[in-house]
Formats: sequence, C-alpha cells, structure tokens
Amino acid sequence: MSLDPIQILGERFIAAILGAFPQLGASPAAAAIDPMITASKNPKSGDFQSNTAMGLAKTLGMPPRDVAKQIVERLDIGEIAEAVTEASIAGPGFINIKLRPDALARLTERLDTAAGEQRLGIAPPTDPMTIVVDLMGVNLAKQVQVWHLRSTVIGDAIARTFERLGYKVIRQNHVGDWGLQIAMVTDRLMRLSREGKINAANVALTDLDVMYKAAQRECSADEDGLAMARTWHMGPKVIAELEAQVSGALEAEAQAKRTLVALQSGDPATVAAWERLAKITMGECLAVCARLKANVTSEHTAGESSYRDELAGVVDDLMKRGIAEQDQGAIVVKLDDEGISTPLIIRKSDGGFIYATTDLAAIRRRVQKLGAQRVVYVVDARQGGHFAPVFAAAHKAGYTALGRTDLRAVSSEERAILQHAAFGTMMGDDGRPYKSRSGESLVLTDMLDEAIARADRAVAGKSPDLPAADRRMTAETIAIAAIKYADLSTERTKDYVFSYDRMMSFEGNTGPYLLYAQVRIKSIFRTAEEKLGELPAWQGAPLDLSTAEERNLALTILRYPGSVRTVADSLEPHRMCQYLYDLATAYSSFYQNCKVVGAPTEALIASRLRLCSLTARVLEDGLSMLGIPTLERM
RNA sequence: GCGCCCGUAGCUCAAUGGAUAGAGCAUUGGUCUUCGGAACCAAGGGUUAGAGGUUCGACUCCUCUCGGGCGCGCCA
Repeated sequence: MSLDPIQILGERFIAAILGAFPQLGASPAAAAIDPMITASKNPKSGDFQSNTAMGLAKTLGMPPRDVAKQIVERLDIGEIAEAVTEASIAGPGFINIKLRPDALARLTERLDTAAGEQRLGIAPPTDPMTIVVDLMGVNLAKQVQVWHLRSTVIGDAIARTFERLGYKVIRQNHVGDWGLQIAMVTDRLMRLSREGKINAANVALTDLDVMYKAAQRECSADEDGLAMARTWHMGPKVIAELEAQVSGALEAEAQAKRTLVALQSGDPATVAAWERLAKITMGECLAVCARLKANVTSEHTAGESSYRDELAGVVDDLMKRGIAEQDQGAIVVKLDDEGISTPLIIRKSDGGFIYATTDLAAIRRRVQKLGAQRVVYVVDARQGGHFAPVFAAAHKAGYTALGRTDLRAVSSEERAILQHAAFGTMMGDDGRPYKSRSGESLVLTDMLDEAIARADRAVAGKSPDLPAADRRMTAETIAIAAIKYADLSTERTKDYVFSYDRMMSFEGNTGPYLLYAQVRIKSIFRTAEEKLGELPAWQGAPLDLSTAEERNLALTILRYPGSVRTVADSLEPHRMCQYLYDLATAYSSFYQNCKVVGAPTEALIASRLRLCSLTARVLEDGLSMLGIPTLERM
C-alpha cells in the first residue's frame, strides 16, 4: 500500500467515481480517470482537495456540483479523513478533505518507519526502465567554464532523482573530443613540441586553452575583410597583408585537415598527442566534478571519438533503407514528413561526417546497446534547433525503438523517448551572459574559489567557535550548496541572474538557509542529550500533532513522495527546491513555537524529537537528490 | 525571411488549467529573560507586457501586437 496520501485518496476517489458512474468504467478511458487530488494551498480548504468533479461534469452531462455530490456519497475514506459531506463541496465543485488527527499522525509515522525501497514513502517504480542522462559535455583542450555548471548540476540532479526512485541511470558525458577543431590543437601541440617551445610532458590545461584559441585564430581566414578591401580599393599594402593572412590561414587549415586524417587513420604520433590532450582535459574536468560533488566520473565519459567507427555504418544503414539520400553532393535525411523543412546533413560533400552523424550514432548505441527507454539531454536551450532534426531523423530511422527497422509512423510514446531538457543562460547583473568584466568567459574553478572564500568569511564571522579543521570543509559545503541551489531553484528553461550576494545571503530560498535548518535540527539532539542526559525513547514514539505548527509540519512531510515524482515527471529540479524550502519554513515555525527539549511531558518530547529527526531525514534525502551534502555544524 | 525561448510586486523568483496570483530581498512594524537570532510573526506593494479567443474556471492553452533574447543545411 502506498504511503502517499495523494495516492491513497486518489485510489478511493476512483473507486467512488466508478461506483457512482458505472458508465465511465465501460469506456476505454476508464484507466485515464484522474481523481485530481492536490494538497490544498489554503488551510481553509482543508488538507487536500479533489478537482475532478468539474472535469467529469462535461463527459457526464451533469452539473459539476451534482457530480461532486454523488462522488461524496460513495466515498469511503472514513478511517483517514474527517467526514466528507455535502458541506465539503465548495465553489463550482471542489471536494475538500481534512485528515483526521490520528490518521495524519499514523501516516507520518508510517512514512518515517518505511525502509528499503519504500524509504520515506517513495515507492519503487511501476515502470522500471533504463534512463540515459546526457550531461556536462566538455571539449578537449578547453577549460571547464562557468557555463558548464548548469548542464552538470541540473543533469546530476535529474539523474540522482531517477536513481532515488529506483530507475537504472546511465550518465553520458558527451565530450567534444573529435573533429577539425581538435585536430587544430593537436597539430599545434605537436608543432610547438617539435620546435622545442613547450615540453609536452608538463603541459597544463591552461596552456592547452591558450593553444586552442591561438589555433582557432590561426585557421580563421579573414576572407570577408579581403573582399571588402578589394571592393573599396584600399591600399595595396592593406590588401597584401590581408592576402597573406588568408593564405596563411588556409594553409594552417589544410595542415589541420592533414592532422585530422592522420588522427583518423591511427597515426601513432598523432594519436599519442591527442591522447595527451584527452588525459589532461579529462583529468581536470573530472576533478572539477569531484569538487562540485557531481557524480560524473571516467566511467561516464563517452566522447564523440568513441563513435568514430560507427559513423559510416549509420550513413550506410540509412542509405540502404532509403531514409537518407544524395543531395548536392552531400547525404541528407529529408524531414518534411516530420514537419521539418530543412534536411539534416549526415555526410558532407567532401565525405566527412558531422556532429549530427555522431548524435545519431549516439542515439542508436544508447537505445540499442545501453538499453535506454528514455534519453534525457541536459543541454543548453540554444541547441534546441539542432536536436529537433536529429531526434526527428532518429525516429524516422527507427533508432528509438529496440530492434525496429521499418518505417511505420512512430507513436507518441516512442517520440517521447528522446527529451531535450533545455536550460537557459546564466546571466550577469548587467543582463548579459555571465562573464568577467573584460568580457572573457570565466573558469568554473575560479567561481568555486570565490564562493568558498565568501562562505569562509561568513563562517568566520558567524561561527567563530567552529574548529579550524572543520572550517574549510564547512565553507566548501556551504559554497557548493549556494552555487548549486541557485542554479537549481529557478525554472530550468529560463535564463537566471547570477549573484554571489543573493545566493550566499543565508536568508530566504537559498542553499545555506536549508543547510542551516538542517544544522539546527542536529543541534537539538546534542542539546537534548546535554540537558536531559538520557533521551526518552523517541524512535517509534507516537506522534502528537496537537499544535497548528506540528500539524502543518507533518502535512508538509507527507507531500514529499509526490514532490519527488513531480521532479522526475517534469525534469524540473526547482520543484524539489520549492518543496524543501516549504519544509524548512514549516520546520522553522515549529521550532519557534514548539519547544522540544522544554516540552511539558516526556511523551511530547519524544514525539517532537521524532518529528525533528524525520524532518532532518527528508531534508537530507531531498538535498541529496540535488547533489547537495549536508552538515552537522556550520 | 523562417523558427524557438522569455515578459508576473521596486529587485530576484514561484504558482500539474483550479478557489483571494505566492515567497525572499528591500521598506515599515512587532515577537522572544535564544532547544544555534544565519530565527519567527505581520503590514504595505499586482490591469500577470497589451488585445482578442477557447472554458464552469486562464499567469498557464490558441491567435495577433509590442518588447527582450537566441538560433537558422555541408562548424560543434
């Protein structure tokens, strides 16, 4: 039996609905009857409400209040709720439900007691499946920038939520480690090394980053500038300089292309240089993830290079089956029947493959080899225009269904297998994408260092008694919580404004506030032991929810399983943030008004200690889904 | 030109199509002889950019307008 009141009430409502209106049971839509149970926003409307009568009124051709009345007459929830009568029907047909005090206590106790797969009321999935989460996506020879934060943090939170619910999750870090850009840097690294300008053995990622940018510049020909100079008959000297620049760049690019060919054909020296790039970059990348407490490790690395031997096969397959065709020398998949007017190029006219080919190969592997029933791409919203045709082509190719090779129309379920969990841009307070004052993009570790420094100052000021040994770790945990929570707590698809001051403010809906709520709970147990000596047996003690604050806290705790499910369904971690903030707020009210250690009776002390402990467990569990560790002291 | 996203209180953000649009910050006031004051309680502040439409009901869905941002075959 479910531990979630919304589910319990939902089952009872469905029974009542089918009892009152048997004609609904005969229709094929019977399984789709939605009892529409929600936690009430306003306490005046009770604890929970059903909004189903209004919807059913239409299909039944009856006034909604009459529908509600008939449901209420059949409703059998007496053992958990106050009597539901005609007086419980409000407005157009809302049915309000107030839990009986003893039932509220019992439900809360059961949620507390539930262990294993049912821990904290979270039921194992009825649809167990494998889910691939595509996250992070760094590029070789480039430092981890602040804009990698969102994909990593949001992707990790989504993956953790699925894992907590009991799904099998496979994270995939789709590293940009292949193609002409990478060949340019590889070429430059080899050249500088050959010329003795660098020692390849102790090159750092910052050096590679410089090389990457230099290689980019070297290979970019200013052909527009040259054309303009000619049009405007600028001086011969200017034109000569531009001609030299263009021919130099073209030569550099040609050289990079030769390096790419050498890399692709497995030339040992070139491959060795490339592996050096990969090792340096990934070492740094995974170290940043570890600092961030994001679960992204080497086993999750699946770079573009890992698909290189599958690209020709994908194109052949699509050509053979008539899904792809020749067009102006290139090979494309036409997508008009998918509602997309521009074809997707999967092989260039020069015979090369591009990222769309890699993405298709990745989808094929993820579905057919890794067994994914769902693939979630946690990638910047600006890539939406790229994913749409790639997903459409994958559907058309049947790559989204296990073993499917025919071309019949795909169902909406199959279509939902590939999801782009798009996120907005991190903005500065100037309304522009977050960058340094000089306009350079920022390195993620610098942001971490700055946040830790600020957290350290705050800890030093507010908790001077904290042992020095703990201070560093405490500051790091607070900083990570602040950064991650700020990123996760707003709607994923929207841009959000980054501000150290706001996220570190320790007030309001922030990571540090939640850590503080948790720390105060831990502190109560220390204080209780000091003052009371031996604690009353609070584990398993019956809950006394007499005050409004205790009652509200229990009701908030009961909303937990539903909140987790909502995050998984919507792929929106900010809903978990909102829930945890509600919980922390409910706890703070309780804390203010209900003394625990000083409670009048031993039974009440035990009850309140249990409530504290349960709150702490839910907070910790919820924060763990966001990838935020908690503290004992701060 | 085509397409996607966004517009909610002074600021930063919430609100599975549900009841009187909620929080935090800032402002003003209050509580408590602190189980950690990094607290709690309260007040003021709104034509949800604008105009139509769908419906019992719209911040939410549809159309148009305005404003802001971002993408648009052989780079990734």
